[in-house]
Amino acid sequence: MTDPSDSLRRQEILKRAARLFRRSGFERTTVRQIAAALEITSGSVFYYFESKEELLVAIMEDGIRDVHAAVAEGLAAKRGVAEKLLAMARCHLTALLGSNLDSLMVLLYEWRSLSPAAMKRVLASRNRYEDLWDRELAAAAARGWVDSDTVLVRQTVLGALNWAGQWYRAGSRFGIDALAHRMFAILMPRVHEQLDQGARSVPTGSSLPAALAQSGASPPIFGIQPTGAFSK
Amino acid sequence: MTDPSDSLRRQEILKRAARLFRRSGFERTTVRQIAAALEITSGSVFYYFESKEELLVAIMEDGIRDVHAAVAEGLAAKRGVAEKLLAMARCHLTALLGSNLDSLMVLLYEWRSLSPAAMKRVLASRNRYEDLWDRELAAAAARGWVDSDTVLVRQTVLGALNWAGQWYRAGSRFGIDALAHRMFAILMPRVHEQLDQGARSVPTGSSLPAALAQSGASPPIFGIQPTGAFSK
DNA sequence: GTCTATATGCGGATAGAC
DNA sequence: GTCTATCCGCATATAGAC
Repeated sequence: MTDPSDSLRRQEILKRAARLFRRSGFERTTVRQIAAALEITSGSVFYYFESKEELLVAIMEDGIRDVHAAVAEGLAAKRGVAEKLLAMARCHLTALLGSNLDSLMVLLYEWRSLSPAAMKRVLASRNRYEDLWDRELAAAAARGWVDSDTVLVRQTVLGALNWAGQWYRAGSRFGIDALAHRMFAILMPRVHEQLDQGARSVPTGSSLPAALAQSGASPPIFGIQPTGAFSK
Repeated sequence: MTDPSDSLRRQEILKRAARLFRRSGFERTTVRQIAAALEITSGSVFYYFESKEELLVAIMEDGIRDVHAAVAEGLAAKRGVAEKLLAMARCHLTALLGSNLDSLMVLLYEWRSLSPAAMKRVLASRNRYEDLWDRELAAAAARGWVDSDTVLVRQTVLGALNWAGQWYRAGSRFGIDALAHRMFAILMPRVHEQLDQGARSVPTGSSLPAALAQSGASPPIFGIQPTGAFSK
């Protein structure tokens, strides 16, 4: 097999695979299902990817590259530490909950299916991404705006943000930017106070309970979804 | 098959299955592996459980029952709203990170493998548990101690707590109680201020970075673990 | 490039001996 | 209760026609 890395078909396969992997998990999803969703046969999938695992690795590497790029860009566009941290939270959440939701959720929850070699590569990318956060959080801690245990702060903040992937659903009248701002105010109130007046006001949007009542769903503490993909 | 629900052997199987499900995922784990870990054969497992899925359901129901009981107990032992919320966070984290870590992680991350009927039962239990939180958070919101969007607060707080299951490892010199207190102070600072002096001081324990440096691990933003269970 | 057909192995579950 | 042996279906991956 050649490696037409940017073939259009290859991208279609990746996108569809990511959606199915998120819905049903890597193991439960079969190559036949991915192929059927694109109205091709499983043999064709193996023309583009040597193995099912290569699909998973490609999805994860795309995902982590996208979130890193988005956050680095948001970071570069701001000056102050507080503004930078807000931008990072907003960009992280946008990357996670936006058009890359499938890939990012696969990255977050399917890493056990990686081979050791692939795991090593993804870990290296992850560590580079964490460094972005640690640098800004250290600056905030030096000013007394967050707990001095910056690793704990990073885990707490990003844990809460990542968890949003479990319950946030697009189309709610509560937009991602408004959500990011509001979570930021909850998670780093002292940093939030440092923002200048204009930036501090929370973007408008109906309250979350109203938006969710509209959609009829109840956001979970545990990851269980009322309308998940079932086994059969 | 009879249903010796509280047979000792049955408990052993559940415990071992939970460990393997957490490490490798429900799908990757085979009944033969579970049996081999207990030095029995797969046929014996099917004497205690009708199917592999029944194993999963039992693990999850045990898990959610345990965390609910722990939090309800912590709640009942306290008077003030602030004290109740701190106790809830501590009990939730203790249930998650303590001896039930395997079961709770399976509950959090393997729900896609549930059949619709089983999902319905687990969802009902989950909703009852969420009610415990919503009641106390509403009381805190009424006093202006947390954002008025109590659903968002619940998702944020419990997301951060649940995420700790991804990175916290027992044996760190940073105990669970100290961790709970510190995360509580980060996540609900206004509530934390309401605690009386004695309760407000954070329990001692070396800082998290030190404890982690000791263990040589770096806590992840994404769930990927340096020392996870690999495919083979 | 996409297809059909198939090799190959594995996993859940069952039957029945002990 | 635990075992051995086995059925059955399915999934990854390959070979080779078109």
